[in-house]
Amino acid sequence: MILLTEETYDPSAYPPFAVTVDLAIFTIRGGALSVLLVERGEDPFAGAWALPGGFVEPDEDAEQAAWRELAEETGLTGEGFHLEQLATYTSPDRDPRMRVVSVAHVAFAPDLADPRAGSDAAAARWWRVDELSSDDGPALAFDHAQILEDALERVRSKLEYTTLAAQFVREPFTLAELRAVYTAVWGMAPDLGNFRRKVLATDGFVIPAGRDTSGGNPGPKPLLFTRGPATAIQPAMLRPGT
Amino acid sequence: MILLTEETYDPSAYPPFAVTVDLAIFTIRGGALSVLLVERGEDPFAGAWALPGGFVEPDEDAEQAAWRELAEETGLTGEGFHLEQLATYTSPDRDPRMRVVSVAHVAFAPDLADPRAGSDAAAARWWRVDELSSDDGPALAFDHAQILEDALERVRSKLEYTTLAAQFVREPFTLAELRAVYTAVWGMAPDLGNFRRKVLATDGFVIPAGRDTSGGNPGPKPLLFTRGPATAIQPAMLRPGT
DNA sequence: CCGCGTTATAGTCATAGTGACTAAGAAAGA
DNA sequence: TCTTTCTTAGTCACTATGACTATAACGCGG
Repeated sequence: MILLTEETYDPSAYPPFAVTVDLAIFTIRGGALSVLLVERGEDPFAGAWALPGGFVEPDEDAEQAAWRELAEETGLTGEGFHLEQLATYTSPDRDPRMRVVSVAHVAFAPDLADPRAGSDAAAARWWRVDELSSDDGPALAFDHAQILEDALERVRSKLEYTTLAAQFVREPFTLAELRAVYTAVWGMAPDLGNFRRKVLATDGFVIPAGRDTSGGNPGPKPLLFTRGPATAIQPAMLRPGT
Repeated sequence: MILLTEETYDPSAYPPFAVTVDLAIFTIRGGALSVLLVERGEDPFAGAWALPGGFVEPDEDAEQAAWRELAEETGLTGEGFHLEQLATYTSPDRDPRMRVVSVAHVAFAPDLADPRAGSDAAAARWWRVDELSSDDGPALAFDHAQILEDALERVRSKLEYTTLAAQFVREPFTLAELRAVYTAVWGMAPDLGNFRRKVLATDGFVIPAGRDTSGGNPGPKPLLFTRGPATAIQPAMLRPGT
């Protein structure tokens, strides 16, 4: 048995890696779950679309780098975002130029505006997630198709057992708006009555905040809510058909 | 808005990082959940205990490195192990010598033997997880206390909604042995009758494999089982008292 | 070889949570 | 005013759960 640990060696004697963060930034636009992608202007993968990301700087950790990139890409401060680490992708040939490991993150936020065009040739836009696997969907650079697939599954399952759906709506919100988040992310609508019952029965999921007065729709004025302190849904709210 | 992506820059122009894997290897010994630690012989943290780990080599990904380290540390091939990525730890000052990011993994296996002493001065031994936070528990090197805490929570929650507990017992096993896994990991015993009902009602969790004939205990000969193809427990089996 | 403690297995029963519905009422617009 | 749309408030059968009780097999000590 070999009992050497990493630190038995001199770390600087080892081949250098570049470390980056990549972000799958999700929002809901026009009732559809969407993700921000940037078009690559240079090889490798020129013309393909990639998750926004960048290098981890010498004096920051990966989460700080992710927050920095998030602010740079969306033009928004971290307020209202949820950000979490997803997984780390380390295949030796994932970047043809050199060894790059990427610490992927997932971020959610309420409906965000269109990104402004950058100063370089690259474009950035929101893609509906149901476009990603279609024929006229974007070609994805590096292993970003895999990262995106993992990120989507993370978001979908997190809605089941956490209150993160409320991060996708602006406060105050109605239960119909919250339900629309589930519908967009899961691709199917939870039953109306059962959804209300579950959300209202989960202590601290939502907090009553008066009643909408603005009108605009037919039907009664809906109750308004803000996000509550609860983070977990117990027992979980399952996707229909499981 | 800045739309540069990681690949807009030259990766080799960036400061080098070392990339390692660290492993929290769990097993159950004497009815107690235990984790393998190695004692450090050199600074930094000489005399402290650390998770086994090592560098990711130029031609392998982190998972391959983790399997390699796992085999080196336990002397066993990967057969029967469950291994999964936990999270990546990237604090700039987590290693005082240089910038090292660690892709932490969690591994489970049935009761493993004592590690043999290595050729260097370092020792390796199993620690019961309930010793880790006690006064005469080990001092932990680097940020390994944090990694271990996250790994423990991962194991505990994975027992709730996956069939991974069966990875901790040798086949064939009895339901009492499987229940002992839950008891060890959660620190409390699930109700006997309800546990049986739940396991047997979960399609594909366990597969009947005859009846024990060896005896040794009082009471009837228990039924034997092997691991089934199911990976998820739906709905989850919750820890008592939630 | 008898009885006792231990252990495996098989129930019971009240309650909570869910899926699938139905019903009533409020507002907007024709 | 009438119709459509939408929020709110149920109902009911069924499933899953927590907390028990009951029965039977086996080893062992006397």
